[in-house]
Amino acid sequence: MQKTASHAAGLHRASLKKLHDLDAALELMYYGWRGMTLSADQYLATLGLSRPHHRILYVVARQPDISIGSLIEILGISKQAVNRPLNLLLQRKLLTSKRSSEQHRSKLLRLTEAGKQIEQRASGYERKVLREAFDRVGPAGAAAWMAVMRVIADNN
Amino acid sequence: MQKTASHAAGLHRASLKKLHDLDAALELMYYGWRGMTLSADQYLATLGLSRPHHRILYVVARQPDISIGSLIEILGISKQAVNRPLNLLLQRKLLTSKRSSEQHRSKLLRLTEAGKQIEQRASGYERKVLREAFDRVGPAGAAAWMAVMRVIADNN
DNA sequence: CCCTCATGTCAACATGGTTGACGTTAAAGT
DNA sequence: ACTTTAACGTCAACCATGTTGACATGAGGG
Repeated sequence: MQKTASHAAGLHRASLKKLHDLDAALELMYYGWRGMTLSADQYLATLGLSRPHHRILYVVARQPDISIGSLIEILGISKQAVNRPLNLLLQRKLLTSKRSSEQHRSKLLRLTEAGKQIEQRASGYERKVLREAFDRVGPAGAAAWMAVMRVIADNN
Repeated sequence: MQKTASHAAGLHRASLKKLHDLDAALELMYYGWRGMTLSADQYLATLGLSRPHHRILYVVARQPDISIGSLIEILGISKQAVNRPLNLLLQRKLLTSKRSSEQHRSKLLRLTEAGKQIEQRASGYERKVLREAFDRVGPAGAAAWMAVMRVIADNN
C-alpha cells in the first residue's frame, strides 16, 4: 500500500490530486514507459546489461551489417556514448564487427547467436506487455493507441 | 558538427526493419516518451533545471505540505537522489520547506509562486502535446489510449 | 605523396542515480 | 524522567550514462 514502498515495481500510480484534466494522461505516459521496460530491464540486469545495450542490440538485429556511424544516428546519441556499451557487447561476443574488404572505412556490426537470443528475449518482454494491453482493448483500441502515439512521437 | 543529424528532435523514427508485428508499437512508445517530454525539457533547460526537478515540482504542486519522505516514495528514487535537486529548488526559492510545530520530524514542502509558474509552464508543454494528439483522434480514441496505457502502467 | 575528411577511440567531465555512514529528533519502554 | 529505538534527513563516495574535445587512422582526390 501507500507506505511499504512497492519500490522495485511500478511505484504506485495514482494518489496524486489532479490539477488538470490531462494530468492523468501525463502520469500514464510516465508509468507506461516504466511499465513496458520494467521486466526487460530486470532480465537484462541479470546479464549485467541495461537499456543502452538493449537499444544497440535492437537496432543491429533489425539492420544487420550496420556501420557504427549509422547506429549512432539512429540511436541519437554521440559516438563516444555508444562506444562503451558497444565494446562490452563485442567483448561478450554478442556482436561481431568486421571491416568489409571494399569498405575499410566502416565496421559492420552483426549479432551473434547469443546476441540474437538476448535481443529476442529482452524485446519479447516488452512486446508481451504491449500484447496484453492490446488484447485487452481489441484491434480498434490498439489502432487508436498507435494513432495517438504517432502524433506524439512526431512532435518535433 | 557531427552529421547534421536531426539530433535535437525526434531522431527519425521508422526506417528500421520490423521483425515482429509489435515492433512498431514498441518504437512508438520509445519515441512517444521523448516526444512528450521534449519541449518541456527544452524549456526547463533554459532555467538550468531538468526532469528530476520537474518531477519534484509536479508532485509538490499536487500535494502541498508533502513531507520529503512521501515525496521519495512517490518518485520511487532514494532519498539521497532526491536531495540534490531538492536543495537546488529550495535554494532557488521555487520551493519552501518548513517544519510544522507538532510534526518536527518532517519538513513540509510547498511551491512558491515562482515554483508554481515553472511547474505550470513545464507541465503545460507536456499537456499540449497530449491534447493535440487527443484532439486528432477524438474522445473515443483518447479513452482507448488511456485504457491501453493503464494496463501497461500497472504491469508490476 | 600529401591533404582532407569520415570514422573511430581515448580522456575529462557533468549529471542523475546508487549505497553506506552519520547526525538529529520524535516516540516508545522502563 | 531517561534511555533506547527508529524514522528523517544530510553528507560523502561511487557508478553508469551521457556530454565535448583531442586525437589516431585509413581512403580518396588533388
